[in-house]
Amino acid sequence: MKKTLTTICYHFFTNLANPTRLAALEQLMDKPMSVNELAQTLGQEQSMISHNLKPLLDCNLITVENQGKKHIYTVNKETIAPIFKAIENHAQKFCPKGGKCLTGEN
Amino acid sequence: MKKTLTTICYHFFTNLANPTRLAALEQLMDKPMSVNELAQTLGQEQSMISHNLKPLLDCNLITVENQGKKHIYTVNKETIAPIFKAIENHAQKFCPKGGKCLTGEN
DNA sequence: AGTTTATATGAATAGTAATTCATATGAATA
DNA sequence: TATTCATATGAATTACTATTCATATAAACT
Repeated sequence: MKKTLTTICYHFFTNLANPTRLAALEQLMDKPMSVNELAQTLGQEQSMISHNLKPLLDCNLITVENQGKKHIYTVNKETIAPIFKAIENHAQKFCPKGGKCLTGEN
Repeated sequence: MKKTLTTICYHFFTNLANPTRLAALEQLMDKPMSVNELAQTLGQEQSMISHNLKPLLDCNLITVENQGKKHIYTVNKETIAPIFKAIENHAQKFCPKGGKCLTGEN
């Protein structure tokens, strides 16, 4: 199995293939937020948000700036925006009726 | 949890977050191939390739044309190419040293 | 019709990742 | 420095997904 593009993309996609992380990213597209702010907005536990932000941070899909106790997370729009856009385009053009592509049902 | 972009993207990324499927897509970027051709090229079992092509097909990331017994699979470059490109750009710009982003090591 | 070739499917197992809960760290403030 | 607030970490459980192996379908050819 080739080690180049596939290897790069695998961890990248694995990172993004998680509803909590995607929801977090989606919120952060609106504005930078702290962990608790995200937790409240998404209705999830603080520890869960924290756990899930880590891989996003490791892969530089988000950045963090510590303001005292609060850690403010910012999405890397330069990377995330075009990818989300590409998927929206795909969904519109190739999966207009949704179906398996959106629901995963088989 | 929001149901719009997150839902669309979740199944999309889940689909792509698999080394076998990524390797298959990468091969298909070169040229359309049959299942056995892919299996041989990737050194994997036919049934494994077949299993993994299904979700890609369901999500229209590939298309198939049946030529008699052979089923020739073609990648949807319009969708896949820009996404791979975006990830390459990200890796170059934000993860120049690879590290956690590429290896997944923690 | 029987045989070969190509692909798909089902079901069980194995392998990975997500979530939870308890606790630790660390910064600010009284 | 004791306390509170904000976040991170560890470890166990749960849940999910991939892979394998056996078998089914389906087309072409004898």
